[in-house]
This record gives sequence, structure tokens and C-alpha cells, in this order.
Amino acid sequence: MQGEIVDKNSILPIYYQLFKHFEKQIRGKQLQPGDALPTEMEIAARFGISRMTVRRAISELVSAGMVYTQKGKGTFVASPRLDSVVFNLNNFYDEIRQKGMKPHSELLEARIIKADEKLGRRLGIEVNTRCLYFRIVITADGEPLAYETKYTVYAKRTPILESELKDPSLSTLAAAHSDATPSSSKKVLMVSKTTEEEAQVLGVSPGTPVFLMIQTIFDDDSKIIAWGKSLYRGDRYKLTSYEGWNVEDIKNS
Amino acid sequence: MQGEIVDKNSILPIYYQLFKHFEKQIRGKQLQPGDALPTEMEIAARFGISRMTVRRAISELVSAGMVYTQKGKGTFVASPRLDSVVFNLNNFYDEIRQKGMKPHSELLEARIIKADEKLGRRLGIEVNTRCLYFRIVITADGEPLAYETKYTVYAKRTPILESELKDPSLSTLAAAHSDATPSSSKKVLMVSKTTEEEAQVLGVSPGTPVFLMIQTIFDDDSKIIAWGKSLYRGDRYKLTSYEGWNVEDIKNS
DNA sequence: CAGTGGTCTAGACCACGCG
DNA sequence: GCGTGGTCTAGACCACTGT
Repeated sequence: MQGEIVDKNSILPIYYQLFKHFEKQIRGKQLQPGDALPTEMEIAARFGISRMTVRRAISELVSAGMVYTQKGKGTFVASPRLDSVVFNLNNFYDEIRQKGMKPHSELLEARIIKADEKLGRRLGIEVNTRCLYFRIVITADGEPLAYETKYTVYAKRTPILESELKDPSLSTLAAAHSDATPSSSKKVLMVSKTTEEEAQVLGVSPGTPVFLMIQTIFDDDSKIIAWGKSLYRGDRYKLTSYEGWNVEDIKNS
Repeated sequence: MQGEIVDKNSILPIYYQLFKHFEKQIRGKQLQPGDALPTEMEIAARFGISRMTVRRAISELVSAGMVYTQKGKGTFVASPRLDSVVFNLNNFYDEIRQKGMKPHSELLEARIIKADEKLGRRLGIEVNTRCLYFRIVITADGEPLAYETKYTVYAKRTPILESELKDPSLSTLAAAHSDATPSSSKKVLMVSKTTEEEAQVLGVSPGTPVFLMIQTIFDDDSKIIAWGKSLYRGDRYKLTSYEGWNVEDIKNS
């Protein structure tokens, strides 16, 4: 009986069991890149299930990048894509916590300012518009890791809450203090050398290489409502990307 | 008639038309974050289509991050996620071409070497194992942009083709010259300062900040089969990430 | 032409959330 | 208990691929 593989009485959905079955076959090299899977009708017949259920399982395999389909031909095992790279830079607080360290953010400066010409250009607003200006240093176990400078339009004139500094996401700030809703963001990651002032804040020597991220928040009308600059210490921070099918194995090497 | 929105005789699939319909409603703010979509049965009835087709459209919306579903409750419009960042670093050749420049790679050195202790550790192989060693500089319109050093196990002893340098992907090299198949890869992005030698190759002054990417290719058994180091000029290269729902609009600002 | 995956239907039963 | 989304079925027709 083939009933060993797909159990109709299981709590797990059939399509999921079938997905796992083929995943195992591919990871275990019983099915190699370029090999054809059985046709959808064959799979349905063999396991005594509906073709739509088979298709659901296959579509999960496609999403996972493990197979690809060709209309009129069949479904084939894909080769792992190792060329493209995806770097995820999540919330810095979570990143620190994930490494078992204790994050803390310290407010260096927070003021309401009137935009000068340079800031007016950055935020796409008129000179003298009221803005919120922030400088924060984020530490892990007491050691400074990141230095962030942020500006946002200050339209609502609501008080600045200390809790906003706990997790200083620029889009959250913009949502709270500008009168528009954050809709899109642009982030640019560059490398830079610290200035005297930055080096002092980060506790490194001037000229140390750092990651520099410029962040811009846009509203519905693609108008800029917030701008931020983040420096991450190059000697303490890096971005890692894993790709392929047996990624779990290599994370420990 | 509601027939204006979904045309059963169109070449476009019904689920796709329905997906586009809701996409427009959400982008146009007729449906705002938190708002509930009509129930699947209602949508099916209203447009005279099957519930499965409605579900297909909704699942596309879920994939796009525009709505989320809650079992027993309904389907709701999501808020754009602007906090997480995803940086894509694709094939460097394509990146250059995309900017309308002409990429070229120049071979500085290519030799078969016997692994010393340091390389043996990096590749997880025994000392004196035969390895392929490469140094390449990638230029755009004649200006050096990247400097790459690569090692891979040299098991097959097949000749090194010049075409391999045209698009020097480490996993391709490993596939061609090691006796194993690349299965996974790990990439780490860091910042660094150029040494004298690196600065000369890249045509910058020593100490210039650069992106440094260390790349490791693994085979099926999670054994290392290739190792590479890439330097990207910090003054000429940056990573950009867009997020939100009207991303196309802000790319031109 | 026969066979494949892509779309679609009109039902069905289930587990879940809420009043 | 009722309505919701989640799963599943047994059909159907289509466009595309190969011969």
C-alpha cells in the first residue's frame, strides 16, 4: 500500500503531506535536478486523492523554488539558486536580542527644529517647517553598536513619548508625528568612514569603516515624511545570507 | 452590472482580474488597512464565480502582503510592512549592465595550487589538496569596481575555460571543477578598509572603505567546496531596498 | 493527435471565532 | 449555533507541447 506516505486521517492536510514527501525525495536526491515528477493525474491516482490537492502540493514546491512547471510538458526538479543573494536587515533590537545580548537605546538629543535649506530639500518641505529631530545610540550589553539620526515632519504636535525610543522605527515615528500615513520606504546601504563625532559616539577610532544606511519614508502621495541616517559599527555587525536546500545543516558550520 | 469588473470571456484568468480589482481598491484607499474584505461567499455570489476562484485571487493578495486571513473571522487589508529590509545583491555583471554600463572582467592570476594550512582550514580539506586559485578584477566602462579572490577544490582536472571568467559565479566554478555538486551557499557581507594591494587593484587610495563579501559554497554533505572573497568599492556601489505598496512611484524620486 | 499543466465549477465537510 | 476561512472532491474545458 502507498497509504504509508499520505494519511487521509492525519491532522495534517493532504497537500502538506504530499509536499513533504516530494521535498524529502528531492533533498534525498531520489529526485535530482532536471528529473520529471509524475504527472498530476498519476500522482492523484497513485495516492487516491484529487488532482486539485496534488496541484496545491506542487504549487507549494514551486514557491519553495524546488520544482518548476512547464505547460504541456510536465513538472521538473529545479536546481538550487545560489547566485542571487538576499540580505535581511531586520529590526536592530531583535537582531541584538537574537544574539543573546541586551539592547538599550539612549537618547542623545531630541528637539523640535525649523527646517533649514538642507533639511527642507531632504524632506521635500519648505524651509522653516516644524520638524522633529532625534539622535540615538543603540547599545548591546553596554557597548555602542549603532548611531542613528532621524528627522520627521512634526505636524501633530503631540508629545514625544519615551516609549517611542524603545524601538525607534522610522516609520512608526512618522506615523505618530507627521499628519500623513507611511506608505513606502526606501533604504540605501553604503559603507563609510566615521567622522570624529561619530567615532566618539560609537566608541571607535575616527576613520573606522561602518555600514551607513539612509532611510526615507514616503506617504500615499509619494511625498517624503521622514528621513533617517543609521551607522552600524563595521567591526561588530555583518549581514549573513544562506541559500540552497539544506540550509539548516550549514548554519552550524 | 458587475460584469464590468470581471470579464469571463477575457483572455486573463478570472482570479487574476479579481486580484487586480482588489489591488486597485487597496492602493486607491477604498479599502484601508484593517478593513474587512467581503466574505468569500459574498464575492463569489456578487461576481457569479466559484468560491475556489475567489480563494485563488485572495491567496495572491496574501502572497503580495496586501491582505491577511483569519480562520473563522474573515479577510482583512494589511498594513504595509516598512520595518524589515531586504537587500538583493544579484549577479554583479547584471547589476552593471542594468545601470547602462559595460562590464568586463580581467584575470589577474589563475593557478593550480596545493592547499596550505590556512586554505585547508577554509575549504575544510587536507593540506596539499589540489586547488584552483583565481584573482579577478571587474570593471565597468574601464573603471575597476570589484576585486574577487576565489578558491575551489580542483578535482576533475578539466581545463579552465576563458568563458568561465565572463560570469564568474563561485557556484558555477565549483560545479565545473570540484567533483561535488554545489547545494548550499553562505554569504557574509561586511565592511572593510582596503590594503595597499587592494587599493592599487581597485584604483583607490589605501584605507578606502569597501564592502567585503565572504562566500562559501557547500555540497550535498555540507562540505565546503569553494570559498571566495569579493571587495566592492564603497564609493561606487550601494545596496538599495524599496518597500511598500506604491514602490514604483518612489523609484523616480 | 494524445498528454500535459492551467483554469474553473459546484458542491462537501471541517475547525475556528464569536455571541 | 452560525458564519468564517481551510481543505478536498470529481468532474470539466482550455492552451500548450510533443509526435
